Amino acid sequence: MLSTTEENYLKALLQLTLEQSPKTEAGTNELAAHLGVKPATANDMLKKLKEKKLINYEKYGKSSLTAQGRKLAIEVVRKHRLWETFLYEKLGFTWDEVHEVAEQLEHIQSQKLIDRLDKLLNYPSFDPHGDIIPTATGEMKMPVKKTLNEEEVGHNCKMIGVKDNSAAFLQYVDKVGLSMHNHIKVLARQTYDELIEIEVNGKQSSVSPRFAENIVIVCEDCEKKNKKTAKKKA
Amino acid sequence: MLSTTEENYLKALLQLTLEQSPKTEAGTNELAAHLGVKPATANDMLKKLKEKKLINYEKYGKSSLTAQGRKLAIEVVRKHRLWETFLYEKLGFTWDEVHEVAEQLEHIQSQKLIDRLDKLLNYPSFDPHGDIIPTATGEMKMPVKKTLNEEEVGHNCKMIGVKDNSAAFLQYVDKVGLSMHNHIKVLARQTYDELIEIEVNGKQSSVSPRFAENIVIVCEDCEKKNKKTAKKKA
DNA sequence: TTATTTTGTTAGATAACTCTAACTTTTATA
DNA sequence: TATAAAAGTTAGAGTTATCTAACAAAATAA
Ligand SMILES: [Mn+2]
Ligand SMILES: [Mn+2]
Ligand SMILES: [Mn+2]
Ligand SMILES: [Mn+2]
Repeated sequence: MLSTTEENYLKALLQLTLEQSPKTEAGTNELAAHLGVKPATANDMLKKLKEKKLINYEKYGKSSLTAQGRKLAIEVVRKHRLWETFLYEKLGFTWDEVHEVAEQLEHIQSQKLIDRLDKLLNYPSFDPHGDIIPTATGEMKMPVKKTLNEEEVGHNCKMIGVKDNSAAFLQYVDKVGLSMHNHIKVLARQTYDELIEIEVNGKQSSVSPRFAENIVIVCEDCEKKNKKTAKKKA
Repeated sequence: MLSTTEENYLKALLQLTLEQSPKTEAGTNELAAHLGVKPATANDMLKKLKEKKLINYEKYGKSSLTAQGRKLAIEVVRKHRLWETFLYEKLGFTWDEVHEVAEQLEHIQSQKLIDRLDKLLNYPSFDPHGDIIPTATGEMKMPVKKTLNEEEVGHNCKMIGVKDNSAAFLQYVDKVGLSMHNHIKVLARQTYDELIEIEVNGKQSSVSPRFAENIVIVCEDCEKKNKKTAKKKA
């Protein structure tokens, strides 16, 4: 049985090594910063997790999850996102409130609790932030996403997530008038100040690149093209 | 903010000093046994909790909760019992499965979570074991106790103690198949010989008035009525 | 009331997790 | 390439919660 602390280290390592494409490992300082501890502390834990065969770690090297460590990390992520969904769907929490409480709930030890929660929520695929909820069997296939900042001018896309999960950012998203699954059209990109003009629910607004790169979208025009290509192949 | 361990000590002290009528304090060994730790360990914690003004403790004396300690202990009990109710009502756990998981969930720190859980469950008064759930304002009015002999026919009650502490009587209670916290339904009272027919754990039996007046119970039906009356008043 | 048992306390040790400060290795820069 | 900066490690210490073993006080029994 892993301690809450050990679980948090595994989860952190998964999150730091998952999406960032080529990198499948993370440094000691990077990990320490992500967890809000000092490098010395993280270093001790890395040695301990290597001992338990949950991570690959060599002195002065980067660290990565072993198959077993990855499995455990994904379970924690699954629990976190199921709890977030529960708080949002069943208890009326707002999407900026769920993360903090889920950080505690994700460490409750009870397989039955998670199975039943999954059932109660009707086996959801996405959490309130649009992030994929790993399945009971540990599958966690990543959809092809990009950020609003990367979207082509003229294209239509759908917001499916956020990269920044901080309450401050989420509240700002609300203020801008964006919500999960909103359809967004990229109208223009100003050469002068890089501001991106978008249209959402018939209303126009401008957002900064900083903001846009934290909005995860799926391009609907690209999806259509992909579908057509797939059809031609078949 | 209290640690999980500190919360557990306060809860233990509340439970040991609540129902046992005249006694409002508990000894170090008693507390240690209840928590499954050694007396030396409990002793350290008692000194720490006294320092925090959460308990009354003097060297070689018994310990009791201060007003502040009691308030915190009741909050933990409230959370425990709301979680038990949630697991039972919403996730289909059986009543013997809920306690273990609630022991973990009771330490989650989020006022909003508890408020919303209470609402989701429609402000329940009792947990799956028939125990009273303290209100949001910390009220936990102890149920009015009476003896099994005084219980009305048709009512459901719970055994919470005995008046006769003799070995003979206690062994007889065992033989009849009654234990502390058993739920008892009073089926009938024979006019011919005054024997009281009861149902416990699905089994029927008859007990004498002499026996019944030594079994302390709380009437669960009366408790429910009281709650409803209180709600109407408010 | 003395002796025995029960109850409670203290000292000293351990394990998990954290820190600061000093040191080493690796990487980047001039 | 030599040096500076960044990244990583180690030693030593503090906190919390736990234990064992020895001791002290209080309660009970003889
Ligand atoms: Mn989250
Ligand atoms: Mn999320
Ligand atoms: Mn319980
Ligand atoms: Mn209960």
